Amino acid sequence: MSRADPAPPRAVEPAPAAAPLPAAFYDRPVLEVAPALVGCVVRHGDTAGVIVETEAYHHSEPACHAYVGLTARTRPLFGPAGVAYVYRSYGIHALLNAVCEPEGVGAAVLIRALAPLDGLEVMRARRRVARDAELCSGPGKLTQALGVGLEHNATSLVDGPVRIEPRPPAWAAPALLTGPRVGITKAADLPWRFCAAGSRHVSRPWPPGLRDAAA
DNA sequence: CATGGGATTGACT
DNA sequence: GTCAATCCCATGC
Repeated sequence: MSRADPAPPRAVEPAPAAAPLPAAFYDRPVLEVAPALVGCVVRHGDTAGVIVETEAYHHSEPACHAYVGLTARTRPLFGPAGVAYVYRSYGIHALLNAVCEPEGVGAAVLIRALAPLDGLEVMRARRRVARDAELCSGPGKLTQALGVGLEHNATSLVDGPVRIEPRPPAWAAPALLTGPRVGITKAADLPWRFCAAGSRHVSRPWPPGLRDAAA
């Protein structure tokens, strides 16, 4: 083509994928990693979203799958940090976790909700919901929207197909709310859930009294 | 080998 | 507010 030709139209602007978080980010206490992941970006293919809700799990408490010890199922949880732990919930949904802490410690952060960032049209095609706020507002919803499945279990979040990137500038210091984890019966009192204050994309609203910190 | 529960969601009353 | 769908796997006989 000649120089006078207009640039060919691009179907999709290339995703400005940042360098992913290093494994060392995850290799520390899970209660530090869980709030630190809020505002970071989960990316898979053309789709990406900003994490607005997380929960911490640790093998010392019975709500964690690793509580039962090292089994074929829980092996990734006890492995090195920076790896995905994806499992099926209620026979239907795939839930995405980021394995934390040194090898031998069974700990992970459950990614519970995202604010959609890139690939909105792909997400809408996968989710078929009325409003964009429902695309990723739950742990099973976001994996469906991003195309994350059980095949991603035990893959690297640093150089695998599903990656997590540092907080973009707009999310440099998100206001956080803390509360009890959702949907569990054991160790339900631990306040190990972390949300971006005021986000419309969280999986469940906060009880009255915690809303005043909303940004 | 049979059983039961689960870090959920969507449809329905 | 209630409830079914659906499957992996830990546990127990």
